[in-house]
Amino acid sequence: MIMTTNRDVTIYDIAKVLKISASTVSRGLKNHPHVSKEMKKKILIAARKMGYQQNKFASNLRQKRTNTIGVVVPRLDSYFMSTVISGMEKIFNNFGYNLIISQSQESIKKESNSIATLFNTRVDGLLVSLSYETRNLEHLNLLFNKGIPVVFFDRICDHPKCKSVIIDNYKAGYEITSHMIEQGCKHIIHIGGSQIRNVYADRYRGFRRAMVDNCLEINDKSLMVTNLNHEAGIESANAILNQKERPDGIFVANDTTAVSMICELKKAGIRIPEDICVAGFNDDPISRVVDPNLTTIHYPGREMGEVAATTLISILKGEQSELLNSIVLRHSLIIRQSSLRIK
Amino acid sequence: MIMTTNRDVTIYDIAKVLKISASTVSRGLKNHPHVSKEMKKKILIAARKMGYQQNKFASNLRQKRTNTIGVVVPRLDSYFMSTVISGMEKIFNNFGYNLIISQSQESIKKESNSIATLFNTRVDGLLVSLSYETRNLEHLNLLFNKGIPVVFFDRICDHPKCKSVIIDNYKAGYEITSHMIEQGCKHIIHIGGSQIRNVYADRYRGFRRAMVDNCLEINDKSLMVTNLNHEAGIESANAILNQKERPDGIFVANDTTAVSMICELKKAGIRIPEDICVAGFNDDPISRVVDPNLTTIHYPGREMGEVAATTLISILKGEQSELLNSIVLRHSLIIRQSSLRIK
DNA sequence: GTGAAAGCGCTAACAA
DNA sequence: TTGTTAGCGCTTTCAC
Repeated sequence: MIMTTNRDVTIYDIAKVLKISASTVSRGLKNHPHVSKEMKKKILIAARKMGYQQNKFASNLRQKRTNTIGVVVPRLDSYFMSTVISGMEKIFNNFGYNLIISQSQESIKKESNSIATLFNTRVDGLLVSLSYETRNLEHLNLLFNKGIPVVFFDRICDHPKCKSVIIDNYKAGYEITSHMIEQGCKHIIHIGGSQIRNVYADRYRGFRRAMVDNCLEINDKSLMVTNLNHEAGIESANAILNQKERPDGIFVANDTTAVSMICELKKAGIRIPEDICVAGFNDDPISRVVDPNLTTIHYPGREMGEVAATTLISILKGEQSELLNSIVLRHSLIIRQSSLRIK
Repeated sequence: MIMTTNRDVTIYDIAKVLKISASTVSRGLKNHPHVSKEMKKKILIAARKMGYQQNKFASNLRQKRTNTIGVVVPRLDSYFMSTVISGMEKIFNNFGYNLIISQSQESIKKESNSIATLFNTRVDGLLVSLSYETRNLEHLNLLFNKGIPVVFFDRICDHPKCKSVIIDNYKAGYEITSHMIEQGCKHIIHIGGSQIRNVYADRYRGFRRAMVDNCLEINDKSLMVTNLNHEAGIESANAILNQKERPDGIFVANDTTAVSMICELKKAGIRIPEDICVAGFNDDPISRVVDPNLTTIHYPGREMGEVAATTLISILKGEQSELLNSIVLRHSLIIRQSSLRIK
């Protein structure tokens, strides 16, 4: 085994060996058209033999770009987000970009920090899904001012300089609520997330609209805002169990919470869907496993990641229209046992 | 709003404004002891006011380090891996490191590519969980030769230069199999993953040993090697249904596959655990939702990520003992309905 | 305590 | 087609 703990091989070393200039080596290595074929071959061979590795800092310093993309997400540890990231990684990797990932943990403070750090790292572009707490985009100004492109996905915020990749949460909320109404539900409530965020506000709006369109009552108890985790499902279930007038339908804004809610309700002897219909959102694998299987909205995580990545790349290449504002992916209503009363 | 679309502010700009030298600015910014307090304050204020952002490339180029860590994992889109990454990100973020993540998609070729790319990016260290196909560590030689530390987690490979973070898969496999035997299973089979990988080979070894210790028969049909995804569960279930002599216990090397297998077996009228006991591995959330709840091994993903990250950081700081070889985290057997015959 | 100057490795404008 | 040269922004040694 060769120990090369010493100094890195540079283009100057190669140039010296080949008795040519460093610039020719640089050009040869990048397959520049102004270098003769034989010379290129010589350079490539020498580089390989000498164990040359390009120094990206020097290169980045010169070129003022990094081939690095920053990603800021609320949390990494959900099924949805991991499929999104997986999709992004695949695309960026194909295009020679590196991905730097950070989590806001649903906090605006951490989100600001992450974005500032990524900015300092001189990322070429940014993909962002906003935290629960984020109310405005001031913390993105440093990117906007520098003209660094930002693409939002899923949890977005309208901004003239940004493009977004989303699904139609309003429509999805409308569809799933309508479905529950068709199944005979008259008193449906919605377990939602932070109403600052488009995804949760839109799902709720869709729910409300469906209720109103069907002349069903909604009041201040129709919406429970939670943080949509496992515990929230248990707590909401217990809150509902303690109500005098229990709902006959519950539309939950994600599957995790819907599932833990179903488990808790079942423990208390509630029959799903006979006593209460339940629907979730996301089509996590868990929705196909819970008994009864959970009615939900299929939510294309991997595609969303791929589309967001592709969009950012085309912006970086200058191929993207200024007019494009948002890309809406198709969702679908997945009807399963948890809401099916009419067989 | 100030438009600073132009040139970045450098320490020279600050120096000019303050009528001092760039070196003093550099020192002041880093809180170097040889700079007077008043001067430091002046520099800091000017830097903030002028919107100075350190150029990391220039800095890295000078210092020959990046504050960046590379992570290579087989896939990102599993619950386990996303919790691992989440744990790592948290630790590295606290210590001012960036994370660059890439997926090998279980392929040795992609793994080699990813590692080479990360090497070129001059990562300070690497965290790796090996692909299904990886048989040796030749593709890591370029890192070893340069003295760049590598820490393996979960899917490891023994190497004198590397440290590992794992659980005792052998023991876990032994425990879960023993439990099933206690519950009266006599004819248990194991659905495993690539036997090249420690995690799967060790779980199988544990299984075999438990069988042998209890004088139960094992043969070439006792192990089915699959890729442990959702489909594999369905296929294995059908394979088992077609057997003349069906097992009375199935130990599956992960929860995803165990769960899809349970669903498929149930469809065919098999009662779990009365006809067949099933156990999984990982303690994914899904294991608590499937009916019957899945017996499994709790597998500390987040902690594994945190410990691996902490280990790498201490190596980078030179605080880590050469003698440390591997860190074994505690697992636990979670007994649930899917294997419980004796109530 | 502060400044001058060199150089990290690479690229690109310009010259030849 | 190849070479020369300047400089990206920062750190650090040495001198004062």
